Amino acid sequence: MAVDFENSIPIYLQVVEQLKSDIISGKFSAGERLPSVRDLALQLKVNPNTVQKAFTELEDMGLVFTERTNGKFVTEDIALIAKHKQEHADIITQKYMKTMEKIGFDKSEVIFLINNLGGNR
Amino acid sequence: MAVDFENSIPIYLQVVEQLKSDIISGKFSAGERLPSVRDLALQLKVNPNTVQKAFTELEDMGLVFTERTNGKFVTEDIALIAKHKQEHADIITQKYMKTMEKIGFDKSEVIFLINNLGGNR
DNA sequence: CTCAATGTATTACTGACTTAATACAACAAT
DNA sequence: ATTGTTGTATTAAGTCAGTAATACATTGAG
Repeated sequence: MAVDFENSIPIYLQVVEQLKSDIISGKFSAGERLPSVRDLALQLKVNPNTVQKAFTELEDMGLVFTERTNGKFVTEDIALIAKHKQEHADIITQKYMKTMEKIGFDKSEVIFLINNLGGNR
Repeated sequence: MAVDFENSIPIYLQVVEQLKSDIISGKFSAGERLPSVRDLALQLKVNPNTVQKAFTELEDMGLVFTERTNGKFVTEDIALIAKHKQEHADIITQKYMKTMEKIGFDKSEVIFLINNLGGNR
């Protein structure tokens, strides 16, 4: 995991996205202990407050809970995780399609593009 | 066309995206005259300098050129427009797929999602 | 009891972005 | 020539999100 300091997207949001992704995808399991605020801050070379802010967002979503002096953990509510996974996928898919349609691609053209993605690597 | 003042994305970038979209999609034709800096600023209720900044970006991309006292126009280089359209589509598609794969969707699942998009509206 | 690890709170700095006011420049229309 | 419209440049200031520095609070381990 790494953050992009050049990116205009705020670091704390990048961290939110990373963690959310890892939870949604199952890379971090339900109930699993997450890296501590300080450890993650060290690892990412950012300020602990930045990490803290990211965690606060995740707690607001219900994806993370805190044991005061023990650490932060992935929620054990697997239904909630699944719901977030579905919603997240839906939202970015809708946003993506909207953008593509705005510049003049229809569904079939988009699907064609996606199907041919790996072709040039 | 409208800008979102709540959005964290800088206004001038939103304007760039809007105009780029409209050029790429053909809503503004090659060679067509664009709204004047002042008019657009009035319409969007932003400062003329903000609009000016957006136009500067588009000129740097080669999508817009200026006639000093007459206004700003879409480039007449339709190949360049097409190139931008293709590149833009490729980039956001790759980014989209990367995100989806990261949260655990493969190509076929993504295509399924896209195909079923209009279903719930 | 002390220490080490954890999360939390307070405060302040910084820089990107935006706005604003104003002036200048070029050219077409009248 | 004058006027109106266009783009351009300059300078200053304000705002706010993001980040950072630091201190505080809680609790389990030893």
